Amino acid sequence: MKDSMIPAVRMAGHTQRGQCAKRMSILDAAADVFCRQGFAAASIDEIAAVACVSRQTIYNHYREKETLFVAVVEDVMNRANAMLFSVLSTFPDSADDLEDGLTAFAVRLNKNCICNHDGKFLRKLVQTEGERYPHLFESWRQQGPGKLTTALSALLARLAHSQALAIDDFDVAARQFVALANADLQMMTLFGGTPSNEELEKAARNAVRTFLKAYGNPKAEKAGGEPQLAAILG
Amino acid sequence: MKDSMIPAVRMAGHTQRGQCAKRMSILDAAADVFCRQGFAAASIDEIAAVACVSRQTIYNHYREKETLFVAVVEDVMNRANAMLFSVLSTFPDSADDLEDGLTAFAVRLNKNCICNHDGKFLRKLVQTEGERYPHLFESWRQQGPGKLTTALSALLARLAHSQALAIDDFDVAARQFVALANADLQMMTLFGGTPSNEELEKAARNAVRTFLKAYGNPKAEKAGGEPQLAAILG
DNA sequence: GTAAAACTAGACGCCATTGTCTAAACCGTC
DNA sequence: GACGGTTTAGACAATGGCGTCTAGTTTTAC
Repeated sequence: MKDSMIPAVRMAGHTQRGQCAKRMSILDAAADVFCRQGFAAASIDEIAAVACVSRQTIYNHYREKETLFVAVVEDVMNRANAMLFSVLSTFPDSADDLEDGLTAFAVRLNKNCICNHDGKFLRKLVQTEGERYPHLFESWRQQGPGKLTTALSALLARLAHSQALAIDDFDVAARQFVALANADLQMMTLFGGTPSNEELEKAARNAVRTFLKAYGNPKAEKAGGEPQLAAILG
Repeated sequence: MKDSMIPAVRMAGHTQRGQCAKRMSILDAAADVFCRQGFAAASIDEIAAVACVSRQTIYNHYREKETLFVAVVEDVMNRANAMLFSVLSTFPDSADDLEDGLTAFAVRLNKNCICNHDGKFLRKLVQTEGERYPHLFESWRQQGPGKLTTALSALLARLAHSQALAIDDFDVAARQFVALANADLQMMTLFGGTPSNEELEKAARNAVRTFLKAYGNPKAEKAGGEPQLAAILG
Protein backbone atom coordinates (compact mmCIF):
# COMPACT_ATOMS: atom_id res chain seq x y z
CA MET A 1 0.00 0.00 0.00
CA LYS A 2 2.51 2.53 1.11
CA ASP A 3 5.07 1.56 -1.51
CA SER A 4 2.50 1.65 -4.28
CA MET A 5 2.02 5.37 -3.71
CA ILE A 6 5.46 6.39 -4.73
CA PRO A 7 6.18 5.11 -8.22
CA ALA A 8 3.05 6.49 -9.82
CA VAL A 9 5.36 9.08 -11.23
CA ARG A 10 8.46 7.29 -12.34
CA MET A 11 11.34 9.43 -11.13
CA ALA A 12 14.31 7.46 -12.37
CA GLY A 13 16.91 8.77 -10.02
CA HIS A 14 17.24 12.25 -11.40
CA THR A 15 15.11 14.82 -9.65
CA GLN A 16 12.83 16.46 -12.14
CA ARG A 17 10.18 18.81 -10.92
CA GLY A 18 6.85 19.29 -12.44
CA GLN A 19 5.56 15.91 -13.28
CA CYS A 20 3.11 15.97 -10.40
CA ALA A 21 1.30 19.08 -9.23
CA LYS A 22 1.48 18.04 -5.59
CA ARG A 23 5.19 17.41 -5.77
CA MET A 24 5.75 20.83 -7.28
CA SER A 25 3.61 22.49 -4.69
CA ILE A 26 5.48 20.73 -1.91
CA LEU A 27 8.86 21.64 -3.36
CA ASP A 28 7.91 25.29 -3.69
CA ALA A 29 6.48 25.49 -0.21
CA ALA A 30 9.44 23.68 1.29
CA ALA A 31 11.86 25.99 -0.49
CA ASP A 32 9.99 28.96 0.90
CA VAL A 33 9.95 27.70 4.47
CA PHE A 34 13.49 26.31 4.45
CA CYS A 35 14.70 29.59 3.05
CA ARG A 36 13.01 31.67 5.70
CA GLN A 37 13.57 29.43 8.71
CA GLY A 38 16.57 27.27 7.89
CA PHE A 39 16.55 23.52 8.07
CA ALA A 40 16.30 23.08 11.82
CA ALA A 41 13.60 25.64 12.50
CA ALA A 42 11.45 24.71 9.53
CA SER A 43 8.55 22.50 10.48
CA ILE A 44 6.91 19.94 8.25
CA ASP A 45 3.53 21.17 9.42
CA GLU A 46 4.24 24.67 8.20
CA ILE A 47 5.45 23.36 4.87
CA ALA A 48 2.28 21.32 4.56
CA ALA A 49 0.18 24.34 5.37
CA VAL A 50 1.95 26.53 2.82
CA ALA A 51 1.68 23.80 0.20
CA CYS A 52 -2.02 23.30 1.01
CA VAL A 53 -1.31 19.63 1.46
CA SER A 54 -1.61 17.24 4.34
CA ARG A 55 1.47 16.27 6.24
CA GLN A 56 1.07 12.64 5.29
CA THR A 57 1.29 13.54 1.62
CA ILE A 58 4.71 15.02 2.20
CA TYR A 59 5.85 11.85 3.88
CA ASN A 60 4.43 9.85 0.98
CA HIS A 61 6.63 11.70 -1.47
CA TYR A 62 9.71 12.22 0.69
CA ARG A 63 10.72 9.69 3.26
CA GLU A 64 11.82 12.20 5.86
CA LYS A 65 12.59 15.85 6.42
CA GLU A 66 16.16 15.52 5.23
CA THR A 67 15.07 13.82 1.99
CA LEU A 68 12.76 16.72 1.30
CA PHE A 69 15.48 19.20 2.05
CA VAL A 70 17.91 17.53 -0.34
CA ALA A 71 15.25 17.46 -3.05
CA VAL A 72 14.57 21.16 -2.56
CA VAL A 73 18.22 22.08 -2.78
CA GLU A 74 18.74 19.99 -5.90
CA ASP A 75 15.69 21.53 -7.50
CA VAL A 76 16.83 25.06 -6.83
CA MET A 77 20.34 24.19 -7.95
CA ASN A 78 19.09 22.84 -11.24
CA ARG A 79 17.02 25.95 -11.87
CA ALA A 80 19.89 28.23 -10.93
CA ASN A 81 22.36 26.38 -13.13
CA ALA A 82 20.01 26.46 -16.09
CA MET A 83 19.49 30.18 -15.59
CA LEU A 84 23.20 30.80 -15.33
CA PHE A 85 23.80 28.90 -18.55
CA SER A 86 21.12 30.93 -20.25
CA VAL A 87 22.57 34.22 -19.04
CA LEU A 88 26.10 33.24 -20.04
CA SER A 89 24.88 32.64 -23.58
CA THR A 90 24.03 36.34 -23.84
CA PHE A 91 27.60 37.51 -23.28
CA PRO A 92 28.51 39.98 -26.01
CA ASP A 93 30.62 38.36 -28.69
CA SER A 94 31.80 41.40 -30.58
CA ALA A 95 33.74 44.51 -29.70
CA ASP A 96 30.97 46.75 -30.95
CA ASP A 97 28.96 48.38 -28.21
CA LEU A 98 31.25 46.75 -25.71
CA GLU A 99 30.30 48.97 -22.81
CA ASP A 100 26.60 48.62 -23.41
CA GLY A 101 26.89 44.91 -24.10
CA LEU A 102 28.84 44.22 -20.96
CA THR A 103 26.53 46.43 -18.94
CA ALA A 104 23.45 44.61 -20.12
CA PHE A 105 25.17 41.33 -19.39
CA ALA A 106 26.06 42.46 -15.88
CA VAL A 107 22.48 43.50 -15.29
CA ARG A 108 21.21 40.09 -16.33
CA LEU A 109 23.83 38.35 -14.26
CA ASN A 110 22.87 40.24 -11.14
CA LYS A 111 19.16 40.19 -11.75
CA ASN A 112 18.73 36.55 -12.70
CA CYS A 113 21.60 34.73 -11.03
CA ILE A 114 22.98 36.57 -8.04
CA CYS A 115 20.41 38.93 -6.55
CA ASN A 116 17.43 36.78 -7.41
CA HIS A 117 15.60 34.50 -5.06
CA ASP A 118 17.39 31.28 -5.96
CA GLY A 119 20.79 32.87 -5.77
CA LYS A 120 20.21 34.32 -2.34
CA PHE A 121 18.68 31.04 -1.22
CA LEU A 122 21.67 28.98 -2.29
CA ARG A 123 24.24 31.31 -0.77
CA LYS A 124 22.27 31.34 2.43
CA LEU A 125 22.00 27.58 2.56
CA VAL A 126 25.59 26.89 1.68
CA GLN A 127 26.55 29.00 4.65
CA THR A 128 24.12 27.50 7.12
CA GLU A 129 24.02 23.87 6.05
CA GLY A 130 27.21 23.62 4.04
CA GLU A 131 29.12 21.91 6.81
CA ARG A 132 26.38 19.38 7.38
CA TYR A 133 25.99 18.46 3.71
CA PRO A 134 29.35 19.07 2.06
CA HIS A 135 28.71 16.83 -0.95
CA LEU A 136 25.30 18.39 -1.57
CA PHE A 137 26.59 21.86 -2.32
CA GLU A 138 29.86 20.77 -3.87
CA SER A 139 28.13 20.01 -7.15
CA TRP A 140 26.54 23.43 -7.11
CA ARG A 141 29.86 25.09 -6.48
CA GLN A 142 31.36 23.32 -9.47
CA GLN A 143 28.47 23.89 -11.84
CA GLY A 144 27.39 27.28 -10.49
CA PRO A 145 30.06 29.67 -9.26
CA GLY A 146 32.84 27.49 -10.62
CA LYS A 147 31.39 27.31 -14.09
CA LEU A 148 30.62 31.03 -14.02
CA THR A 149 34.25 32.04 -13.64
CA THR A 150 35.65 29.48 -16.08
CA ALA A 151 33.04 30.31 -18.71
CA LEU A 152 33.45 34.02 -18.19
CA SER A 153 37.19 33.60 -18.39
CA ALA A 154 36.83 31.95 -21.79
CA LEU A 155 34.42 34.61 -23.00
CA LEU A 156 36.78 37.37 -21.94
CA ALA A 157 39.58 35.55 -23.71
CA ARG A 158 37.54 35.63 -26.88
CA LEU A 159 37.10 39.37 -26.57
CA ALA A 160 40.77 39.82 -25.82
CA HIS A 161 41.65 37.76 -28.85
CA SER A 162 39.68 40.16 -31.01
CA GLN A 163 41.70 43.06 -29.55
CA ALA A 164 38.73 44.50 -27.68
CA LEU A 165 40.32 43.95 -24.27
CA ALA A 166 43.85 43.78 -22.91
CA ILE A 167 43.88 41.12 -20.22
CA ASP A 168 46.86 39.31 -18.80
CA ASP A 169 45.09 36.84 -16.49
CA PHE A 170 41.64 35.83 -17.68
CA ASP A 171 40.63 33.98 -14.52
CA VAL A 172 41.45 36.96 -12.37
CA ALA A 173 39.64 39.28 -14.76
CA ALA A 174 36.58 37.05 -14.71
CA ARG A 175 36.41 37.03 -10.93
CA GLN A 176 36.94 40.77 -10.88
CA PHE A 177 34.18 41.34 -13.37
CA VAL A 178 31.73 39.46 -11.16
CA ALA A 179 33.02 41.20 -8.05
CA LEU A 180 32.70 44.63 -9.64
CA ALA A 181 29.23 43.84 -10.89
CA ASN A 182 28.21 43.07 -7.32
CA ALA A 183 30.14 45.82 -5.65
CA ASP A 184 27.24 48.23 -5.28
CA LEU A 185 24.64 45.58 -4.49
CA GLN A 186 26.19 43.03 -2.20
CA MET A 187 25.37 44.86 0.99
CA MET A 188 21.77 45.28 -0.02
CA THR A 189 21.39 41.64 -0.95
CA LEU A 190 23.23 40.53 2.16
CA PHE A 191 20.69 42.40 4.23
CA GLY A 192 17.77 40.91 2.39
CA GLY A 193 16.92 43.72 0.01
CA THR A 194 16.21 43.38 -3.67
CA PRO A 195 17.65 46.01 -6.00
CA SER A 196 15.37 47.95 -8.30
CA ASN A 197 15.92 48.10 -12.03
CA GLU A 198 17.56 51.50 -11.75
CA GLU A 199 19.91 50.26 -9.08
CA LEU A 200 20.78 47.23 -11.19
CA GLU A 201 21.47 49.45 -14.16
CA LYS A 202 23.58 51.92 -12.25
CA ALA A 203 25.58 49.21 -10.50
CA ALA A 204 26.30 47.47 -13.79
CA ARG A 205 27.35 50.70 -15.44
CA ASN A 206 29.71 51.60 -12.61
CA ALA A 207 31.19 48.13 -12.73
CA VAL A 208 31.71 48.04 -16.48
CA ARG A 209 33.17 51.54 -16.62
CA THR A 210 35.81 50.58 -14.07
CA PHE A 211 36.38 47.21 -15.71
CA LEU A 212 36.98 48.85 -19.08
CA LYS A 213 39.21 51.52 -17.58
CA ALA A 214 41.34 48.68 -16.24
CA TYR A 215 41.10 46.24 -19.12
CA GLY A 216 39.87 48.20 -22.12
CA ASN A 217 42.30 48.09 -24.98
CA PRO A 218 43.57 51.67 -25.44
CA LYS A 219 43.95 51.15 -29.20
CA ALA A 220 40.31 50.14 -29.55
CA GLU A 221 38.75 52.94 -27.55
CA LYS A 222 40.79 55.98 -28.44
CA ALA A 223 37.77 58.18 -28.98
CA GLY A 224 35.65 56.73 -26.19
CA GLY A 225 32.70 54.42 -26.54
CA GLU A 226 29.73 56.71 -26.90
CA PRO A 227 30.85 58.99 -29.72
CA GLN A 228 31.89 55.95 -31.74
CA LEU A 229 28.48 54.45 -31.19
CA ALA A 230 26.75 57.68 -32.12
CA ALA A 231 28.79 57.91 -35.30
CA ILE A 232 27.84 54.40 -36.28
CA LEU A 233 24.16 54.89 -35.57
CA GLY A 234 23.98 58.33 -37.08
CA MET B 1 18.58 34.43 45.71
CA LYS B 2 18.30 34.25 41.97
CA ASP B 3 18.49 37.98 41.47
CA SER B 4 21.45 38.32 43.77
CA MET B 5 23.54 36.24 41.43
CA ILE B 6 23.45 38.66 38.58
CA PRO B 7 24.76 42.01 39.72
CA ALA B 8 27.99 40.73 41.27
CA VAL B 9 29.55 42.16 38.15
CA ARG B 10 27.90 45.44 37.53
CA MET B 11 27.19 45.54 33.83
CA ALA B 12 25.56 48.91 33.41
CA GLY B 13 23.65 48.29 30.25
CA HIS B 14 26.53 48.12 27.82
CA THR B 15 27.79 44.66 27.14
CA GLN B 16 31.43 44.40 28.01
CA ARG B 17 33.08 41.04 27.94
CA GLY B 18 35.84 39.91 30.13
CA GLN B 19 34.94 41.04 33.57
CA CYS B 20 33.99 37.53 34.61
CA ALA B 21 35.77 34.43 33.43
CA LYS B 22 32.59 32.37 33.31
CA ARG B 23 30.79 34.99 31.28
CA MET B 24 33.62 35.05 28.78
CA SER B 25 33.71 31.30 28.57
CA ILE B 26 29.97 31.19 27.98
CA LEU B 27 30.11 33.88 25.33
CA ASP B 28 32.90 32.12 23.47
CA ALA B 29 31.21 28.75 23.62
CA ALA B 30 27.89 30.19 22.58
CA ALA B 31 29.48 31.99 19.66
CA ASP B 32 31.06 28.73 18.57
CA VAL B 33 27.86 26.71 18.81
CA PHE B 34 25.58 29.39 17.36
CA CYS B 35 28.00 29.84 14.50
CA ARG B 36 28.11 26.15 13.67
CA GLN B 37 24.47 25.26 14.28
CA GLY B 38 22.52 28.46 13.90
CA PHE B 39 20.15 29.79 16.52
CA ALA B 40 17.42 27.19 16.27
CA ALA B 41 19.59 24.10 16.18
CA ALA B 42 21.97 25.26 18.86
CA SER B 43 21.20 23.71 22.22
CA ILE B 44 21.89 25.28 25.57
CA ASP B 45 23.20 21.96 26.80
CA GLU B 46 25.85 21.85 24.09
CA ILE B 47 26.87 25.42 24.84
CA ALA B 48 27.16 24.53 28.51
CA ALA B 49 29.28 21.50 27.67
CA VAL B 50 31.59 23.49 25.41
CA ALA B 51 31.90 26.22 28.02
CA CYS B 52 32.57 23.63 30.74
CA VAL B 53 29.79 25.18 32.74
CA SER B 54 26.49 23.94 34.07
CA ARG B 55 23.34 24.85 32.26
CA GLN B 56 22.01 26.70 35.27
CA THR B 57 24.99 29.02 35.21
CA ILE B 58 24.07 30.09 31.72
CA TYR B 59 20.55 30.86 32.86
CA ASN B 60 21.94 32.80 35.79
CA HIS B 61 23.82 35.10 33.45
CA TYR B 62 21.36 35.24 30.56
CA ARG B 63 17.66 35.04 31.14
CA GLU B 64 16.92 32.89 28.12
CA LYS B 65 18.38 31.55 24.91
CA GLU B 66 17.54 34.66 22.95
CA THR B 67 19.19 36.92 25.53
CA LEU B 68 22.35 34.89 25.22
CA PHE B 69 22.18 35.05 21.46
CA VAL B 70 21.83 38.81 21.44
CA ALA B 71 24.75 39.14 23.85
CA VAL B 72 26.90 36.95 21.63
CA VAL B 73 26.09 38.95 18.54
CA GLU B 74 26.77 42.26 20.26
CA ASP B 75 30.03 40.96 21.59
CA VAL B 76 31.21 39.80 18.18
CA MET B 77 29.99 43.03 16.62
CA ASN B 78 31.98 45.12 19.08
CA ARG B 79 35.12 43.12 18.42
CA ALA B 80 34.64 43.31 14.67
CA ASN B 81 33.99 47.05 14.72
CA ALA B 82 37.05 47.71 16.85
CA MET B 83 39.15 45.60 14.49
CA LEU B 84 37.77 47.43 11.46
CA PHE B 85 38.60 50.77 13.00
CA SER B 86 42.09 49.58 13.74
CA VAL B 87 42.62 48.34 10.20
CA LEU B 88 41.21 51.51 8.67
CA SER B 89 43.79 53.53 10.60
CA THR B 90 46.53 51.79 8.63
CA PHE B 91 45.34 53.07 5.26
CA PRO B 92 48.27 54.58 3.39
CA ASP B 93 48.25 58.35 3.60
CA SER B 94 50.85 59.21 1.03
CA ALA B 95 51.28 58.55 -2.67
CA ASP B 96 54.65 56.91 -2.12
CA ASP B 97 54.59 53.16 -2.41
CA LEU B 98 50.94 53.40 -3.30
CA GLU B 99 50.69 49.93 -4.78
CA ASP B 100 52.45 48.28 -1.88
CA GLY B 101 50.62 50.37 0.67
CA LEU B 102 47.22 49.59 -0.77
CA THR B 103 48.12 45.92 -1.14
CA ALA B 104 49.15 45.63 2.48
CA PHE B 105 45.97 47.39 3.48
CA ALA B 106 43.88 45.02 1.39
CA VAL B 107 45.61 42.06 2.99
CA ARG B 108 44.84 43.35 6.46
CA LEU B 109 41.27 44.13 5.49
CA ASN B 110 40.67 40.63 4.22
CA LYS B 111 42.62 38.87 6.90
CA ASN B 112 41.29 40.68 9.95
CA CYS B 113 37.86 41.93 8.95
CA ILE B 114 36.32 39.93 6.14
CA CYS B 115 37.79 36.44 5.94
CA ASN B 116 38.36 36.09 9.65
CA HIS B 117 36.17 34.20 12.04
CA ASP B 118 34.12 37.15 13.26
CA GLY B 119 33.49 38.45 9.77
CA LYS B 120 32.24 35.13 8.49
CA PHE B 121 30.17 34.68 11.62
CA LEU B 122 28.43 38.02 11.24
CA ARG B 123 27.70 37.59 7.54
CA LYS B 124 26.36 34.13 8.25
CA LEU B 125 24.14 35.34 11.06
CA VAL B 126 22.81 38.35 9.25
CA GLN B 127 21.63 36.03 6.51
CA THR B 128 20.07 33.42 8.75
CA GLU B 129 18.67 35.51 11.58
CA GLY B 130 18.55 38.93 9.97
CA GLU B 131 14.85 38.80 9.30
CA ARG B 132 14.09 37.73 12.85
CA TYR B 133 16.22 40.44 14.48
CA PRO B 134 16.30 43.36 12.09
CA HIS B 135 17.30 45.95 14.71
CA LEU B 136 20.07 43.76 16.06
CA PHE B 137 22.11 43.72 12.89
CA GLU B 138 21.17 47.18 11.73
CA SER B 139 23.68 48.73 14.10
CA TRP B 140 26.35 46.45 12.77
CA ARG B 141 25.52 47.36 9.21
CA GLN B 142 25.88 51.03 10.02
CA GLN B 143 29.05 50.76 12.04
CA GLY B 144 30.59 47.86 10.15
CA PRO B 145 30.06 47.67 6.39
CA GLY B 146 28.52 51.13 6.29
CA LYS B 147 31.40 52.76 8.09
CA LEU B 148 33.88 50.82 5.99
CA THR B 149 32.68 52.33 2.75
CA THR B 150 32.25 55.88 4.03
CA ALA B 151 35.64 55.85 5.74
CA LEU B 152 37.30 54.30 2.74
CA SER B 153 35.61 56.82 0.53
CA ALA B 154 37.11 59.65 2.59
CA LEU B 155 40.53 58.04 2.58
CA LEU B 156 40.45 57.64 -1.18
CA ALA B 157 39.38 61.26 -1.48
CA ARG B 158 42.46 62.27 0.47
CA LEU B 159 44.66 60.33 -1.93
CA ALA B 160 42.86 61.82 -4.90
CA HIS B 161 43.34 65.27 -3.46
CA SER B 162 47.08 64.68 -3.42
CA GLN B 163 46.94 63.75 -7.12
CA ALA B 164 47.79 60.11 -6.46
CA LEU B 165 44.46 58.86 -7.80
CA ALA B 166 41.93 60.05 -10.35
CA ILE B 167 38.50 59.20 -8.99
CA ASP B 168 35.18 60.66 -10.01
CA ASP B 169 32.89 58.94 -7.51
CA PHE B 170 34.57 58.13 -4.21
CA ASP B 171 31.75 56.01 -2.83
CA VAL B 172 31.69 53.82 -5.90
CA ALA B 173 35.47 53.54 -5.85
CA ALA B 174 35.42 52.55 -2.19
CA ARG B 175 32.90 49.78 -2.79
CA GLN B 176 34.84 48.63 -5.80
CA PHE B 177 38.06 48.50 -3.83
CA VAL B 178 36.47 46.23 -1.27
CA ALA B 179 34.84 44.13 -3.96
CA LEU B 180 38.09 43.73 -5.87
CA ALA B 181 39.96 42.86 -2.70
CA ASN B 182 37.49 40.04 -2.14
CA ALA B 183 37.16 38.93 -5.71
CA ASP B 184 39.57 36.01 -5.51
CA LEU B 185 38.56 34.94 -2.01
CA GLN B 186 34.82 35.23 -1.71
CA MET B 187 34.07 31.79 -3.07
CA MET B 188 36.53 30.19 -0.71
CA THR B 189 35.16 32.01 2.30
CA LEU B 190 31.59 31.34 1.22
CA PHE B 191 32.37 27.65 1.27
CA GLY B 192 33.98 27.77 4.66
CA GLY B 193 37.63 27.87 3.69
CA THR B 194 40.25 30.20 5.12
CA PRO B 195 42.80 31.67 2.73
CA SER B 196 46.49 31.20 3.36
CA ASN B 197 48.91 34.09 3.60
CA GLU B 198 50.05 33.55 0.04
CA GLU B 199 46.48 33.56 -1.21
CA LEU B 200 45.75 36.73 0.73
CA GLU B 201 48.80 38.38 -0.72
CA LYS B 202 48.07 37.34 -4.28
CA ALA B 203 44.42 38.35 -4.07
CA ALA B 204 45.32 41.75 -2.71
CA ARG B 205 47.94 42.31 -5.38
CA ASN B 206 45.54 41.36 -8.17
CA ALA B 207 42.94 43.69 -6.72
CA VAL B 208 45.22 46.67 -6.28
CA ARG B 209 46.76 46.27 -9.73
CA THR B 210 43.35 46.42 -11.32
CA PHE B 211 42.22 49.22 -9.04
CA LEU B 212 45.24 51.31 -9.95
CA LYS B 213 44.86 50.55 -13.63
CA ALA B 214 41.35 51.97 -13.35
CA TYR B 215 41.96 54.81 -10.93
CA GLY B 216 45.70 55.44 -10.90
CA ASN B 217 46.53 58.97 -11.94
CA PRO B 218 48.36 58.72 -15.26
CA LYS B 219 50.43 61.78 -14.47
CA ALA B 220 51.72 60.23 -11.26
CA GLU B 221 52.59 56.81 -12.62
CA LYS B 222 53.98 57.56 -16.07
CA ALA B 223 56.95 55.27 -15.53
CA GLY B 224 55.08 52.64 -13.56
CA GLY B 225 55.19 52.14 -9.80
CA GLU B 226 58.12 49.82 -9.30
CA PRO B 227 60.85 51.67 -11.17
CA GLN B 228 59.92 54.87 -9.36
CA LEU B 229 60.17 53.07 -6.06
CA ALA B 230 63.48 51.49 -7.03
CA ALA B 231 64.86 54.88 -8.01
CA ILE B 232 63.88 56.36 -4.69
CA LEU B 233 65.33 53.51 -2.70
CA GLY B 234 68.47 53.21 -4.83
C1' DG C 1 36.56 30.02 59.97
C1' DT C 2 32.34 31.45 58.56
C1' DA C 3 28.89 33.25 55.75
C1' DA C 4 27.37 34.77 51.43
C1' DA C 5 27.67 34.23 46.74
C1' DA C 6 28.32 31.36 42.79
C1' DC C 7 28.37 27.02 40.68
C1' DT C 8 27.02 22.04 39.76
C1' DA C 9 24.24 18.02 38.83
C1' DG C 10 20.16 16.26 38.12
C1' DA C 11 15.23 15.89 38.06
C1' DC C 12 11.05 17.89 36.43
C1' DG C 13 7.02 19.82 33.61
C1' DC C 14 6.03 21.67 29.40
C1' DC C 15 5.85 22.15 24.70
C1' DA C 16 6.92 21.58 19.76
C1' DT C 17 8.17 18.43 16.32
C1' DT C 18 8.98 14.19 13.91
C1' DG C 19 7.38 10.22 11.81
C1' DT C 20 3.69 6.46 11.98
C1' DC C 21 -0.84 4.79 11.75
C1' DT C 22 -5.81 4.55 10.70
C1' DA C 23 -10.22 5.45 8.88
C1' DA C 24 -12.51 8.10 5.79
C1' DA C 25 -12.87 10.78 1.56
C1' DC C 26 -11.56 11.86 -3.10
C1' DC C 27 -10.65 11.09 -8.10
C1' DG C 28 -9.75 9.18 -12.51
C1' DT C 29 -10.39 5.06 -15.40
C1' DC C 30 -12.42 1.18 -17.07
C1' DG D 1 -20.68 2.51 -10.50
C1' DA D 2 -16.78 -0.20 -8.94
C1' DC D 3 -12.04 -0.05 -7.97
C1' DG D 4 -7.15 1.12 -7.30
C1' DG D 5 -4.44 4.75 -6.26
C1' DT D 6 -4.04 9.05 -3.79
C1' DT D 7 -5.09 12.45 -0.35
C1' DT D 8 -6.82 14.06 4.14
C1' DA D 9 -7.49 14.86 9.06
C1' DG D 10 -6.46 13.55 13.26
C1' DA D 11 -4.66 10.63 16.87
C1' DC D 12 -0.48 8.69 18.63
C1' DA D 13 4.15 7.60 20.80
C1' DA D 14 8.76 9.07 21.00
C1' DT D 15 12.11 12.46 21.14
C1' DG D 16 14.48 16.41 22.51
C1' DG D 17 15.00 20.96 23.94
C1' DC D 18 13.77 24.91 27.06
C1' DG D 19 13.39 26.87 31.32
C1' DT D 20 12.59 25.98 36.46
C1' DC D 21 13.63 24.10 40.74
C1' DT D 22 16.17 21.91 44.49
C1' DA D 23 19.82 20.18 47.10
C1' DG D 24 24.45 19.98 47.60
C1' DT D 25 29.28 21.71 46.62
C1' DT D 26 32.81 25.04 45.66
C1' DT D 27 34.64 29.55 45.72
C1' DT D 28 35.18 34.16 47.49
C1' DA D 29 35.26 37.82 50.93
C1' DC D 30 35.79 39.35 55.38
